Amino acid sequence: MGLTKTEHFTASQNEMANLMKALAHPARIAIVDYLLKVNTCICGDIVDELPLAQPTVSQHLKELKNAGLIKGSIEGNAICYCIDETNFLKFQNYLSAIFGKLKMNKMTCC
Amino acid sequence: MGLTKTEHFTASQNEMANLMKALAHPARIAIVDYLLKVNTCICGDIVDELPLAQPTVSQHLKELKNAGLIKGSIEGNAICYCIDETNFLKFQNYLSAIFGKLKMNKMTCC
DNA sequence: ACTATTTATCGTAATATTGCAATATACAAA
DNA sequence: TTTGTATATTGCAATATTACGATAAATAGT
Repeated sequence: MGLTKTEHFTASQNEMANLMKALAHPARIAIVDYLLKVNTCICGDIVDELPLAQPTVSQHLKELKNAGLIKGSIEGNAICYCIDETNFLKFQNYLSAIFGKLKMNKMTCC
Repeated sequence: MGLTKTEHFTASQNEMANLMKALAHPARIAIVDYLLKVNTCICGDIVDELPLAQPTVSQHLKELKNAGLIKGSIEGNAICYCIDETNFLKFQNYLSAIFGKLKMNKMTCC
């Protein structure tokens, strides 16, 4: 079918899955890596950096932006992208919760 | 095309993307949630817990197992699944690296 | 206005993912 | 051995994702 039954899951389960999906592609991980590396915000350099055509990169950037993991601001006729810290914190919180529970469950696992 | 160009990205970028992909579905997040909640290892109860047919759940479990996020041990004619902490640590390390860099880049963003 | 540059969108082909019925496999109990 | 229970696999239909050429839109510089 290919159609995820989102309505059967909780809002936070769907939200987390969507955040994961946004990073579930090496090109998007590479974009995040690059944005972290160059420190200051860069735009079309990402296209030069990646082994993908410009429309493909544009599409990946759109997905990251929709997920709230990066943000872009208009700078002349270029667009400057950078990491959006806020939503990365949701990953952090999710993992913290997991490790908190794992610590409790210690040695009751099969 | 639908064919990811994995060969153009680094091993760690591909590894991270694959881990993300394993959790990029609400059903698989729900499975992890459930395994964390029940504390002790459970097997086919997951099928009862999720709003999905048994073959579908089996498929999701397989993907989580392939990603190394859960492990299953045979218990009579049932199979007992539980969280595999090791690979969750890779998420943790990835995020720690990101937040480390974000801290450095503070206020140089656009 | 014209041209170049930068980014987004459209359209489309190829491949991947999701979900489930049907079926297979594996073990336990009688 | 037969029957029941638990899980995996197969096969397939529906939908989603990935990639990119062609093109559009928006701005800068001349």
